[in-house]
Amino acid sequence: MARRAGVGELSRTENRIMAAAVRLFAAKGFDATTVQEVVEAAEVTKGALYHYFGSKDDLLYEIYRSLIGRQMAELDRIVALDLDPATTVREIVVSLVETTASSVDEAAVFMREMHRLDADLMASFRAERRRYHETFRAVVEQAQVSGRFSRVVPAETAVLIALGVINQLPTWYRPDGPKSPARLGGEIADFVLAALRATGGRPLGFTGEHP
Amino acid sequence: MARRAGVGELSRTENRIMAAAVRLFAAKGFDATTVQEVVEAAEVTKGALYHYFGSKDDLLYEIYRSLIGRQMAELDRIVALDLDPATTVREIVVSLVETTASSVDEAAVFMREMHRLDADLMASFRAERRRYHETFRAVVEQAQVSGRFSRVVPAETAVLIALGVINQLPTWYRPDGPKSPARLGGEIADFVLAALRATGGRPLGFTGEHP
DNA sequence: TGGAACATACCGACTGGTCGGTACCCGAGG
DNA sequence: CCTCGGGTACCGACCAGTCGGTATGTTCCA
Repeated sequence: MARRAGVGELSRTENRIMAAAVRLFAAKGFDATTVQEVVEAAEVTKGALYHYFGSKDDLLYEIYRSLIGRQMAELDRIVALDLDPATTVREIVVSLVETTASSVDEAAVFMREMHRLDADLMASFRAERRRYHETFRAVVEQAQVSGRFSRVVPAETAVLIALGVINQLPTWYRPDGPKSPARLGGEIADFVLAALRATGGRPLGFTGEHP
Repeated sequence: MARRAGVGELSRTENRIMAAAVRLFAAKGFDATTVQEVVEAAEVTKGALYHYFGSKDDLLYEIYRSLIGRQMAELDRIVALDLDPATTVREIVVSLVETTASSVDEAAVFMREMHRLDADLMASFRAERRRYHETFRAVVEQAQVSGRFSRVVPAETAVLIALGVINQLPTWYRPDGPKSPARLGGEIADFVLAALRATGGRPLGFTGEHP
């Protein structure tokens, strides 16, 4: 592990390795990708890879760190703007869709291989995700309390739904598809907000108590 | 591959193997699970496993087949009832959540390891999923055309959202959690239907065109 | 007695990681 | 100016271990 002290640039070689690794992991899965394939795709040698990364797993950690770091930064930025709830929700959704879309491979790898993290790392990543989740939920919940959002559904569920689609996005999103990420994010936000503003009454098709 | 001609019962041994495989694959991932571990967990020998299954991949295929088979059967059953759109959507969502919840391990494995399927199998599974997706979308779209559902969001997107949460479910659903599957399904259906019945106007927080 | 249902020993291919080297850069001393 | 020294960035042949799969029994029921 030769992590530079300064948080600045990664070396050219380091970047090539990461990029190749992400591409291959996304295409074939982590275990099915050999270190040899990574070094060949990156056009470096095994020695170079192990000079920069402590292990194959280390590559995964770095991928996760960079993705999660970007997402959390975006969330903090948006919340700091202190906009009204609806706009905040919209901003969060759109921003998350855009980050995810611009890093589909990273997101896909993350989604599929997260469970490989060892206990410590896993705990720290869970904490981050939890913070994201809670922050998001707080926005919805406060708006429900103040009466600006309906309570058709618990804030918890609304957040689970919003984040659910987005996590799933790497499985069907194609960069060359007809809809831009911003457009997609907009539509998802529309949907979520439409559900959240629905007035209190019985939802359509409601046929009884939830058992 | 010793698949019996009749579609009837699987032998006791076969079931033990499948059950053990699902459990281990869900817990540790497919590649990280060795055949040896599977046979030990199932309390059979390697010979027995390879007597019934052609390869390790075969285990995966069987897991997928059984899960997808059940889901498609449910969908067909519901559509055949020919209920009104809202009830149909509710039924689909609830049924899918229940199937998924009662087979969390299978669903988790499927979600994570689907990409391992070879081209042929992959194509056939994609076709099934597509059929599911299209059937669902048709229900929503027809209701939009007849004016019973709003058009805040394209039917396509609504379906993507509904199925997205459910596919994501294995990552956070815990059988011992506070909410029953039926309850969860109900809430998700409420949410989706709330969004779908929203009247046409500008959704809350809408600030301009989607770029 | 034939064959289905297992059991067991073993193979060969492959993989992550290592380790002894090398090439080059940079500051210091002469 | 040269050159020495040592540190960083890389190279690539090699190893020890592992894993999916198979070959060859053995058991037992019809």
